[in-house]
Amino acid sequence: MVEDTKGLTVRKQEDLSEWYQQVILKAGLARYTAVSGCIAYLPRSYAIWERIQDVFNRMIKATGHANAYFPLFIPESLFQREEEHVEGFTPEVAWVTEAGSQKLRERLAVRPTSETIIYDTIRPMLRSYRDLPLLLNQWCNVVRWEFKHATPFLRGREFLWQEGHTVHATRDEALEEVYRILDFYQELVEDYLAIPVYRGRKSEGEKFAGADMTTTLEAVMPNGRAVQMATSHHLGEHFTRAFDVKVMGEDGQAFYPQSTSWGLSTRVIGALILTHGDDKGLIIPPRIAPEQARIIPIYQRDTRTRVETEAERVRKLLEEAGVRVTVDTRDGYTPGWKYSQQELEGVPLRIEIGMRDIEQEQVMLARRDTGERTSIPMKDLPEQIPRVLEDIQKTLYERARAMRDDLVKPAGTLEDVKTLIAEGRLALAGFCGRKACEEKLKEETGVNSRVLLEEGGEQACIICGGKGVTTLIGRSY
RNA sequence: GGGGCUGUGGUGUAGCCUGGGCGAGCAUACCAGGUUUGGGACCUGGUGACCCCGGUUCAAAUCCGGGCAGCCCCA
Repeated sequence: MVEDTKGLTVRKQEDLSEWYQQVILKAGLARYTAVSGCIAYLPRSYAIWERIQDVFNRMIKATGHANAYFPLFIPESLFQREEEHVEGFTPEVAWVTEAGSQKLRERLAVRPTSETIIYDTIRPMLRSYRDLPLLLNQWCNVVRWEFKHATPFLRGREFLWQEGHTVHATRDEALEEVYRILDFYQELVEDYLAIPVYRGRKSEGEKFAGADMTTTLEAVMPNGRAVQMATSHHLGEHFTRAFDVKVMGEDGQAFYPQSTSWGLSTRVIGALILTHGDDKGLIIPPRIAPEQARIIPIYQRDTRTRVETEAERVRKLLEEAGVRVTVDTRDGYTPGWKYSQQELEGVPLRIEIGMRDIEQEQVMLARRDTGERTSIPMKDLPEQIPRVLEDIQKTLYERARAMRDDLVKPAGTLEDVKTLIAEGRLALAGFCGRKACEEKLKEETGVNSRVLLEEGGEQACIICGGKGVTTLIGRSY
């Protein structure tokens, strides 16, 4: 263990940001580095990211998408091709201006997102409608330099993500893609990460720079701040026009195809920590947990071999049942120590095996979500453990849902919104999504709209009184 | 964009206000040995730190300036 594993010294409810920092360091998720705003993703968080990659890759590959990789650097001339895009991203772009002792002829942007380099590169690949759709995804890092306060995972200068880029013959197909991916994201976030989200679209002021429309999933953290979990954009013809990606149609007429882009980043790991953790540390939902169960052998000197053999037997048994399980074989740590560490690290299930259990052909089971400990017969393990894991998954989601519902309340007027914000909550209120109203909202309340709900009913805008829909409004990360 | 707080071994801290006894204390971690193991055991020995640069001074962890880094609050 690199980091001191002693327990947390604050309660989650008392000081969330101190708690968050301690969990990240003590559970070995990440470390601060010599570069301000850039963290090191250590194995205990990177393994979660790899699980996310597995799940998402399976979804997109099943629907015809393929992974690829484009350069980290983007020549300035390309980067500036799409007007809204440049305007939106320029303030936070890091530039490479020299190589060795030579000044570069043209500055290179370190990608904040890859639309520009991708469209420029794929142009020759798309000649005819027969080349469509093009369905690409890449897993990479991106850099966005401008921010005031870095928060590990949630906000930093460099982060990991996937960015999907697709090109379609028609607007309907592109929109279908936008929502197909949004569905995948929702499944990943709600069913795997056990974090409930609000689904809908971004206002004009908050949408992606260069998009016709941005769809989003927004989660709510215990301190009343929203986190954007994933976005899926309809880019219309913005980029195909800007990069002159033109294809021949069935009718012999050349046209600019429609495109989409969509992304989900390592910030979801931050949301996972904040949503599920408790005073003992992290709790990782079983479906996304790299390690779902940890066996802790309890022995005296003379029974060590016996107990360890049994622990290994149980491990294999569970592995065959599809459980991601490990054994804590370290000697010189007492069982109590190992329990605490397992709890800090958020492994959802602990299995204790000692002589007492072996004699009775059972094991002790401890749930990380409820703290509940029960003994179950050895022979029932392959069937019981997966069931308990699913139950933990469900409990975590329900708990998160209850927390969110407690933090988000309906508001009928601008005054109601102000009151809720002052209480550290978020509001659901009618909003039209226009830029002028967003500015007024920001001015009056200090916060922005997060998402215009897809299934929110029509509701008059609390600013202009015009046509609007139910919208999540509040602070965000 | 504005304001505040903080920086001491791997980690958490004492010391700083009021400069000298600080040759930097404590706890924990780490290493070696012994002992122990059903909720963070114990004994012995050992390794290990004043964020960086400059200034004031006979003397700086301590005071001043700048930088870097982290945290908090407000817009």
